[in-house]
Amino acid sequence: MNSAGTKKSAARQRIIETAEKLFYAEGIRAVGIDRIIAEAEVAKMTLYNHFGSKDDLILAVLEYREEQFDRFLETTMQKFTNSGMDRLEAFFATLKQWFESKGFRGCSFINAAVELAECEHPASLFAAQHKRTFQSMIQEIVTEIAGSKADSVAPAITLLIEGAIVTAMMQRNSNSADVALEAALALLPKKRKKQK
Amino acid sequence: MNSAGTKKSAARQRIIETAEKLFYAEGIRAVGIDRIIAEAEVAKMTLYNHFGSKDDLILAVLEYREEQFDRFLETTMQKFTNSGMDRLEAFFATLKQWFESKGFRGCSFINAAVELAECEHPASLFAAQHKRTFQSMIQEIVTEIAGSKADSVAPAITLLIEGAIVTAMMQRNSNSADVALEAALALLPKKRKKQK
DNA sequence: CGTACTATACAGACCTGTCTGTTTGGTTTG
DNA sequence: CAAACCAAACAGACAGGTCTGTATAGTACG
Repeated sequence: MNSAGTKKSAARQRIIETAEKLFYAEGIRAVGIDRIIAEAEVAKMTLYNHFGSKDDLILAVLEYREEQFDRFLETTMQKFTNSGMDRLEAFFATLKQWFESKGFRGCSFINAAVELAECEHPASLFAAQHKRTFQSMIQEIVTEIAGSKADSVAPAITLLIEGAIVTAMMQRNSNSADVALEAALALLPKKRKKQK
Repeated sequence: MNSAGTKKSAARQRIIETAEKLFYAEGIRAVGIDRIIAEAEVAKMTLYNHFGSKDDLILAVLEYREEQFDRFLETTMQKFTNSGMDRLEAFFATLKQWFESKGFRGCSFINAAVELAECEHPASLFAAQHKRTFQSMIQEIVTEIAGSKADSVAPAITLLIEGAIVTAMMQRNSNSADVALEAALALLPKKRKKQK
């Protein structure tokens, strides 16, 4: 039991975290159930009692990943805004930090959509939904700077970000974060040069 | 035998084309050798005589895909420039047409990099190289319009394009091509409004 | 004859998912 | 308190299928 729907079970949590790590590093299809239960030190039936199927587990992992990503974004952006950046700059600084983090291999949601192929797969649907939510989040950040003009600029900035993620993954470097930031600023109405 | 390195063998070509189709539609890891030989109507040993391993075949498929993609780009852009567009507009019109084509499932090279995970895999290296070549191609197109300013703008436009591809795949619609074009034009030095 | 291809069987690894039975630790109930 | 119960997790074998890659023997044809 648990008070706020959290906690659940230790074994379950270990499975999710292990699967998340392996799926991200090596790919969803490349990692088998046996591998997951071995590294999570869990019995196979424990996994199947909690998740029912690998597809179920994949979805659960994406849900977990979303929470984790949101937390990372919030705390890291906080760090940068505290040191004087506006929220858009802080976002791109966070992006760059992500690109440079050890084991970076792109966006789990894009990767899942690619690997699963089947676009009606629950995890694919979830990934697509995540991207729409993500776009809304960018829209909000852009609105803080561009006001009503954000509606026309935010979608483009979102494309810059998605492109930066993919490019960072394929070229194994974080330059694309800088390129995307410069372009984003160029797209915004000019009132640049920090007036704080 | 063949005069210009083309032709090779009918069976080999059938294998490549079949593999390309299946890999793109369902994913590299999801499609097995047995499936490919069945649909290509070829004996398993024929495949292994020509390719040695699945990894070899994957690489060969990407090489084929690159040729095919270049041809598609050239002929389709030609079509649009013939009807009065400049080369940049023609490129984005081509992009949109690609997004709307039946069975569109994103970029084979991104997909391969994602699925293979292993970044030292020959096919991953080839995919990364393809993306650098692609960026050069965009740079050239942008130079026709922006001259020396292209150096600073083309990388951003490339990000817009990569973002548009990924977004079109995940959301299953081609809007992102329009968004990317608008943003690309906004990034270019203003001399817009067709002076032909 | 030799090249290219076919057909088929096979090895051995790995896959997902099921099944049986045991251990553990907490809760209820006599 | 202690006996009885129960849910969760454990261990590991197993079924049935798929995977890549190999081996072998036969066929079509220039």
